[in-house]
Formats: sequence, structure tokens, C-alpha cells
Amino acid sequence: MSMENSMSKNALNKSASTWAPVRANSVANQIVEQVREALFAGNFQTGDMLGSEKDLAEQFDVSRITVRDALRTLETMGIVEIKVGAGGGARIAEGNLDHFSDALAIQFKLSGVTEFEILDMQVAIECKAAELATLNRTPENLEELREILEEAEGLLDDPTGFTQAGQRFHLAVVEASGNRALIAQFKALRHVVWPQNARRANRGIAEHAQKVHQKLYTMIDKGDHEAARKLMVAHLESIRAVAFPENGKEVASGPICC
Amino acid sequence: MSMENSMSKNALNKSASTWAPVRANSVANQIVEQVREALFAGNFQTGDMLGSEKDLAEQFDVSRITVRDALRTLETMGIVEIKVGAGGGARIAEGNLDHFSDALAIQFKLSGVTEFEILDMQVAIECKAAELATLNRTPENLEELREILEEAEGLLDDPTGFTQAGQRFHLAVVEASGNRALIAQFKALRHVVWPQNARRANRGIAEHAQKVHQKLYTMIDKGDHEAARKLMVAHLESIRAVAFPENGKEVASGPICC
DNA sequence: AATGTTTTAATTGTTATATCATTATATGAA
DNA sequence: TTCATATAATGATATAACAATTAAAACATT
Repeated sequence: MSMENSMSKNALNKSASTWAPVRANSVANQIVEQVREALFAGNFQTGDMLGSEKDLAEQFDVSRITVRDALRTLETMGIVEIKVGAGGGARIAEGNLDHFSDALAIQFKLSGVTEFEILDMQVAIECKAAELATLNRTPENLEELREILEEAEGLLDDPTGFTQAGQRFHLAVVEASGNRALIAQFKALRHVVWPQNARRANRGIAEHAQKVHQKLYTMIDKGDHEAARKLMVAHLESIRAVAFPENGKEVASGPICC
Repeated sequence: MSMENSMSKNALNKSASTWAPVRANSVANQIVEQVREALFAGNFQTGDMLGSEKDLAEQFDVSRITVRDALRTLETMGIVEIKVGAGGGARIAEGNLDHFSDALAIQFKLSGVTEFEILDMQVAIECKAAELATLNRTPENLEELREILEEAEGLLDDPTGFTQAGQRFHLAVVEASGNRALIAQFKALRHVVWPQNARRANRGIAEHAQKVHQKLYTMIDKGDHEAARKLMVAHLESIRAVAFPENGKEVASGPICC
């Protein structure tokens, strides 16, 4: 669609009647709101061209600076994508579910949400995912799970390698759920709780984890959703027990993986 | 802390050796990255002053516009808060867990994630929350749940009112979990799936929901976490059955509440 | 005709300068 | 003390200019 459908020249009312705070009512923010509302109203599709800064400045009858402010905000929100050069400009961005994991991490950080709280959330996500995986898994999902298990089998004595394989197994399970909301959320949480310093698994822990993962695979393959959920609960609780060895409220040096 | 600890005048290297795309390497984005990294490195606390546009322009030896670009991005990310007037400027923002629900909604919208997928996620969140609520609920939580139940009792013949009370009950349960990650996520999802057009409950449905809610309250009060979880699962599945009457893949006019 | 190279135009990035609106604070009067 | 007013700090917006980059068009070569 073209901008003219939802926005006309001089469409902005500078002398708004309400006495809202300045910053919320700035011309730049009004432009942001218009685009945002148009998006949620279904007037925009991914790839739709908004125009160049110059175009938009003319359309809204404001300066380039103001348009830039609005575009910077829209860009950070992940709504528009900006390209430099001839034929460039702002257009409606593709959805990128990884995008909001940043926002999540930032707000968790600023709000002081604990690793303990996040871990509980992760349990909720993974258990539901395991359940759904038994219903929605594709042959490709199963194949990937098998491949990861095989690879992990050869890494039982390589703590770092096995840890990484274990993390990939968990991700593959969530992906097998076929639920993009769960997948995105899981990735975001992983980004928050597993910065890079996951504890390493020694041979004993690795062997145990491998057994559990294999059992999980079997259940997902068979389609036993209640059993898969219960096993995942137990598995994650045992991981938590190692990660938070005290009575559950103390933070250890970092959660182990797999 | 002061900016000098992590940033010095002329700290930006315009002639970076890597051939990254311009937009990612722009001076404004470099400033954003510096602030962001300083935040995650623990060099910033909520309320720390970054300075005014003029200050920052001098510190980084760039123009005000460039600083504005960076601040607009940081503001949209929820990292800084900007105040106009004497003594104003940019400072590290308080965490606001509602902030990321916007990001979530936008990316779900752009990615075409279905209501069905989101509902599954909501089930995962609420069930875990019900479980935790039995362990962590405070006397205040219980009191609020009782109040909502009483109020709902008088609204059995007021579909709109009962629906709202039901939604508040569900939120109160999640809040009783004491897990801020779950609470924030629940609010975000509610914002996505329940825009405003929730279906209304007739007397029969309302009476049934009220009974279930009362039973949930009893279990949360008693501390029976497994029972609470199971009841919540059943409750949400029945809601889903009404919201998605077909075989589960068809979207009805909107999910009912309570 | 196909392909590689150069030129050109469009577009964002950045700077500089000014003006206006808003806000907090200082100042002073009642 | 309390209230009103003046003042200074600050962001919001506008205008103009140049730099850096990119895509497309024009051109040359094979």
C-alpha cells in the first residue's frame, strides 16, 4: 500500500487538545504512533515502502530531523528497516523473533529479575514444548534430535563439547514443538541465563544427561506427551538442583546446561 | 559512575578495520553499543546520569544530532529515560517489564505467529504460575483473590463485568507466583491475545468458571501445587475448547476469558 | 549480445547554527 | 512560609550543507 491511504500531508495536529507530557506528544512520536497503528490495523505488509527521509519529511510537512527521530524509534522497535543509498529508504521490516530477546534481556537486567525466576520460566516453556513436540514433531525434527544424540555420544569426555550438544538438544526439542512463540521465548531466555559461562559436565553427569535425553527422544518419537512432560520436569529440576545447590534461593556460579 | 570511566573523548574509531555495513557501524550506533555494554558489564545503575545532549556531544566529540540518534535508540530500548528542562537530560531508566510486551506484540504481528500458538504459551505460563502460587502466595495475594471472587459472585449475570473479573483473577493468580518473569510475560501475552474483544460469558459459563476459580483458590490456599496445576490445565483447555471450537486449528472470533 | 567498468544520482550519516517550547530552579514579594 | 515570577537549562524542531555509501544507469570492451 502507499502511505497516502493512512497518512495525508499535514495530517498531524500540532495543537493537540490534551495536555499530555511533551515528549509523548512530540511530532516524531506522533509519526511513530501513526505507523504503529497502521501496522496493527493491517494496513502494512512486510516490505512495504515508507519512503526516504526526504519523502516522509514532505509528506508530514516536518523537517528531516524529526523524521529521522521517528525512523530511529521505529527501527529500534523492529518495525522498519532502513537502507542507505539509491533506492534505499525505510520499509516495513520482516518479523524477527530474535529481536525481542534483546528487549527482554534489557528489562530483566534493569528490573533485577533473578536467575532463579528466569529458570522457573524456562521450565514452564520447555515442559510445554516437550509436550507439544510429541504431537507436532516432523520427521526432520526427529532426525535432528537423533543426530545431536549421536554427536553427544562421542563427546562424553569433552565437557565443553557435550555441554554445547546438550544445549542444542534442548533447543531442538523446543523447535520440534512447532510453536514459534515458545521457540522465540526459549531462545530469549537462553540468551539471558546462559551468557557463556555454563558449568561443564563431567563424565558422570554427561552419561546421566545422555540417558535422559535418549529417553526423551523415545517419548517424543512415540508421541507420549504426558510422559515426555514429566520426564522434562524431572530433568530440569535435577539441573536446577545442581545449579542452585542450596535450598533453592542461592545463586551458584551459573546454571549447568544439558 | 561517570562516563569517563568507560568512555573517553574521541574514543570512537571511525576507521574500523572490519568491513561491516555502514548502518551497524555508524557513530550513533557505536555510542548505543558502548552504553549497552557498560550496562551489562554492571557499570551503570538505575538513575545514573548520562548527561544532556550537549554534554554527550562534547564527551564523544560528535554533533548533537548524532547524540540524539543514539539517545532515541537507547530510549526506545528502554535503557535511558530523557527529561526536558533544567537539570534534565538522559539517565539510566528504571526497569519496566511492561516495556518489552510491546516488542513482543510487534514481532508476533510481523512474524505472523498465530493466536493458537500464543494460547499454548499462555497455558505454559499460567500452569507454572498456579504451581508456584501454592508455594509463594502471601496473605495479601490470598486476600486479593478472595476479593475478586466475591466481586465476581455478584456479576454472574453481567457478562462484561464477570469477564473482566475473571481476567483479573487469572492475573492475580500469576502475581501470587511471585515470579516477575512470569508476571511480565503473562501481561505481555494478554496484551497480544486479548486486545479488547474477549467473548462474553453467559450465566451458565460464568457459574462454571466461578466454581473452578473458587476451587483454584482453595488449592492455592492449601498449598497443593500438583492439584492446582492440574486444575489450571483443565480450566485453560476448556477455555481453549470454547475459543477454538473446531479441531483446534481454526481461529474463532476471539478467545473467551475467565 | 554479454559482460565488465565507470559515472551518476539518490539516500542516509554527520555537522553546524538557530529558534522555540518546556521545565526546574532561583529569586523575590506578600 | 508561601506563592508568583524571572531565568537558565534542555530538548524539539527547522534549515542548510557536505560526506559516505549504494544502486542504477550509461558506457566500453570483448
